[in-house]
Amino acid sequence: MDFKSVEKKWQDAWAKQKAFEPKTDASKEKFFFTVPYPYVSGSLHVGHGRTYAVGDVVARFKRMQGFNVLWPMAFHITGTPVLAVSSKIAEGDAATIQLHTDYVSVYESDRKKAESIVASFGKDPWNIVNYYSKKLVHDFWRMGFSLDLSRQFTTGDKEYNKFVEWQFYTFKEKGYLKQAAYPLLYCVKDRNAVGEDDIKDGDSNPVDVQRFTGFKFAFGDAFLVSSTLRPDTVYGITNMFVRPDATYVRAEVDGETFIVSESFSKKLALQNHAVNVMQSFSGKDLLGKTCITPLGQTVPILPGAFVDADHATGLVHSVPAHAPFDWVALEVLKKDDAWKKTVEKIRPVSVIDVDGFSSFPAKDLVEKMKIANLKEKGKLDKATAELYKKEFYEGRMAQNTGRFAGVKASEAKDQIADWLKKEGKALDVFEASRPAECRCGGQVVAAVLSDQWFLDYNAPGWKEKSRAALERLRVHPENYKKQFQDVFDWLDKRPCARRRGLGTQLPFNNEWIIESLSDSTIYMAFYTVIKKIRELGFKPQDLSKEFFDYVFLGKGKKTEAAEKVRQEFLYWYPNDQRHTAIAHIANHLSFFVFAHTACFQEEHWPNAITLNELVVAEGTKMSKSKGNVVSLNDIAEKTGADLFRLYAISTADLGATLDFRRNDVETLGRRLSKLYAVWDEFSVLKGKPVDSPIVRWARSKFYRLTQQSTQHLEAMALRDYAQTAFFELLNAMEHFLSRANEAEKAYVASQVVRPWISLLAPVIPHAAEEYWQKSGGKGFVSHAAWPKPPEAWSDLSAEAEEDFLLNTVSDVRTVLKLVKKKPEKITVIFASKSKEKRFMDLIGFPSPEKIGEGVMESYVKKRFYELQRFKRVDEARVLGAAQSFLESQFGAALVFEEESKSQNPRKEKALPGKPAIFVE
RNA sequence: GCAGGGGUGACAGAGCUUGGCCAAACGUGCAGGGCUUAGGACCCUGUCCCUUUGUGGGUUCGUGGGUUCAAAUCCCACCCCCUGCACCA
Repeated sequence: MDFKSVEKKWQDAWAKQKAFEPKTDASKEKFFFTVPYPYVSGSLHVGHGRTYAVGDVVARFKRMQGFNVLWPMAFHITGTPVLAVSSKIAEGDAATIQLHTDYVSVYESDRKKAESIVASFGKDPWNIVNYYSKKLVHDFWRMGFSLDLSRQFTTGDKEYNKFVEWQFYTFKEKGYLKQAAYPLLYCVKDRNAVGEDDIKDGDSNPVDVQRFTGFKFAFGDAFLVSSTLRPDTVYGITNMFVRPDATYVRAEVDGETFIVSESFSKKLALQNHAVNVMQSFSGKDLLGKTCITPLGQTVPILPGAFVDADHATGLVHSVPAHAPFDWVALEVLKKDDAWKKTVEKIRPVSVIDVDGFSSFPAKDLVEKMKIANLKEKGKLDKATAELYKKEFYEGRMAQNTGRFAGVKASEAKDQIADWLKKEGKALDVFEASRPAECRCGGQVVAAVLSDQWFLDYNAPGWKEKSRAALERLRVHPENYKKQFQDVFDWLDKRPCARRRGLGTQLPFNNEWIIESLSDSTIYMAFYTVIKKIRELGFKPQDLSKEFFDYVFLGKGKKTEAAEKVRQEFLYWYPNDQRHTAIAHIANHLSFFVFAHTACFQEEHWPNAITLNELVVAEGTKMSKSKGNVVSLNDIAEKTGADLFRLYAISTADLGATLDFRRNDVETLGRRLSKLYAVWDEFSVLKGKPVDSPIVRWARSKFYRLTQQSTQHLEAMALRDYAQTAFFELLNAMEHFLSRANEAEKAYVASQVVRPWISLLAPVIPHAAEEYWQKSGGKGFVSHAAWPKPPEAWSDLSAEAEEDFLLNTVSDVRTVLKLVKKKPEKITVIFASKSKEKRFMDLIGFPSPEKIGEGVMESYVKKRFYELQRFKRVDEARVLGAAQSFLESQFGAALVFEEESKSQNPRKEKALPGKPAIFVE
């Protein structure tokens, strides 16, 4: 079968007949299913393929079960990625241009045309959106996904903006939306917040904002501001270090006078402080003077060559007992005649007790690691990190720390910082965790936005409601429900708007764009109404808050048109099942639940979330840098949709990583061809009713496997479904073919072929349509009823008889292997009636321990539980009927005897279900 | 550190929720046989160890303990691995 033309044929037919565009229909039970829309900044890959393939199996199954299934799609464009691609292309960034020329070339054979399309991306980001969104639809359709394409939109559409505005008005009304100061990374050139993508090497060497505590040391009418990550050591300060060759400034900061490094004065101005630099001077000028610690002690100011003036405030206070750098710095100064006298007076103060160290852990480590001077920065960093970790998690505050004595260092750290801040003796200062540069070339620093918008997940009532929603939400695989609960507990304030990017402006503060995870939490509701909104000719400006209030909540003014839209919503909502990757639990899916409880009435909260793991290729994680990303288009082209889908569904459980291996795909492809070969044969056979053991067996097997497949699908055990419906059923039918005569084949084929095709239609829809048509099915199999073979087909004795036959075959093989000779005659001896009776008595015992001693007894004892399912069969009749089949299997004559009449020396071995076998 | 997930045969990966039918599914790989001019494909058989005109025995499911007539499955401790930790789609 040529998969490409067959797949294309049915995709075209589905499209032409709008096969998956449901209408509201009160007589039919609806099933509203969603998978998150893809982000439109490039091409789709196997990961999307897997998630959507899983989704499609669900959608198709439900549809065939008779549900009115709505499974729509749309496009996510919010945020900076699309903008970034556009601006990089505009700037002539070669790598980006190359990447997108490659993507576009997949669809455009004309190189010139591809290049001009990419060039257009640089002119307007919407060109990217418009181009790729069409291609994404194309790629999805090529995979046979039964999507409703008539409800497409992007998150940048005017109508969508109005919808998100409604959502944020609602958040605000409920008090979930707040403004507060917030530290973040910032580019001084762009004058904008930056994310990982905007920073050079931001993905390989991530940067984050570190919060330091700035201690104010009184110095005349000013304050020297030192910075520390360990405010808990405040009691151990012995001196201040400045860098002699660095430039420091006196500056007015919020009405006080600070002395900090020149570079920090600029950063501080970005941290929500009013900074006015008065004068600058050299670090040398401070040396030899004294300052007063936040706790009121007068300490000397010493030279510290190790101090980095470009890091934080550029001033470091010294805690020699607990900081290896400080310890070594003082040791070095002791050898300097200019400072010897001052330094020798300094007594380290121990303020944290920790097991395994002396009073001066810094000294212990410096000696242990043999650190002689400040040049051994690597060792010092290591010692600092080790000590910090040890003290933070295991240390307790010493007796000399006043009311903090005995408190864990990890807790004292924040308590002391809060206390000093409250007393006006300290302040928060922020710094990037490493020196970083923006892609634009500007320096990346820590800044504080004074008016960042947040969603406060701890706002009164919200979490409780959301926990209630989670409680009744079905999660599959089930064990992830726990993870949701934990995420819900942990969620706190989360920024929800940025200063730039595509998307929706905050309606009451239009300098802000609603951030991309925050504008996609309730859009499933938008799918239900957008079609009607367009149909009725609503303009964006008509879609006011009042309008949506009525549509979604039935609140406020009713108009005829709004009522029509509301009816759509009421029919389709809630979202019956949302399926996506496990990685989204901690963000999107949790926000999805929270946003629903905030915006909708309880009956419209979601019903189920299902999840799948990610995809790797040939055992390795896919990434652009490795160049091993398998694109979805490539799969449609080279592998074929049906084969990929079967592979994705049958190879890994939803909770397991799917490894996309070309070799395995090929192997599966050969098995799939075998199925097609059998269908080719079956779909044209017409037969009259025949009754025979193997016909009964085949029907019973078909009945049972169909039933099991259905159960697996209902339980979202998709892999088990594929295993049963594809592998096991095909194996069973192959066995049947090896045992049946022409009349039996024709009869079973005609009975089984269409149910069989429809059973597999959810995974391999194109081939299923093809064979459905070939076998005389009406309409699309996609719309056919789910197969339900008559219960009368179930025939456990027929199955037991065939099992017995196969077990006997296997036993004969064992014997043949042992005797190692070509058999001429095989004698099969059936157990006597009296033996059989005793056997049945034994397996009827209440428990195996009660069974006594003996050959048969120990046999029964050993497999007592297995034998509970033992079904007596007429062994002589079953094997007798299959005599020619068996003889052809073994290439030997077969003789049957009954134990009581047999002279054979091995007759004693005969047991019910296990005839004795003698080979000669 | 906090939170979540996981450690099973050459590989990959079920089973563990509801302990016995588990030497442990399906599949790869490997070996032997058939088919074939040959290779591929296809079919059959085997694939922890020992033993055998038989369906028997032994040792296994990260490590070490425990509960039980019985544990890959339940409990405890330990070791190791992966993921997430917030403005990022």
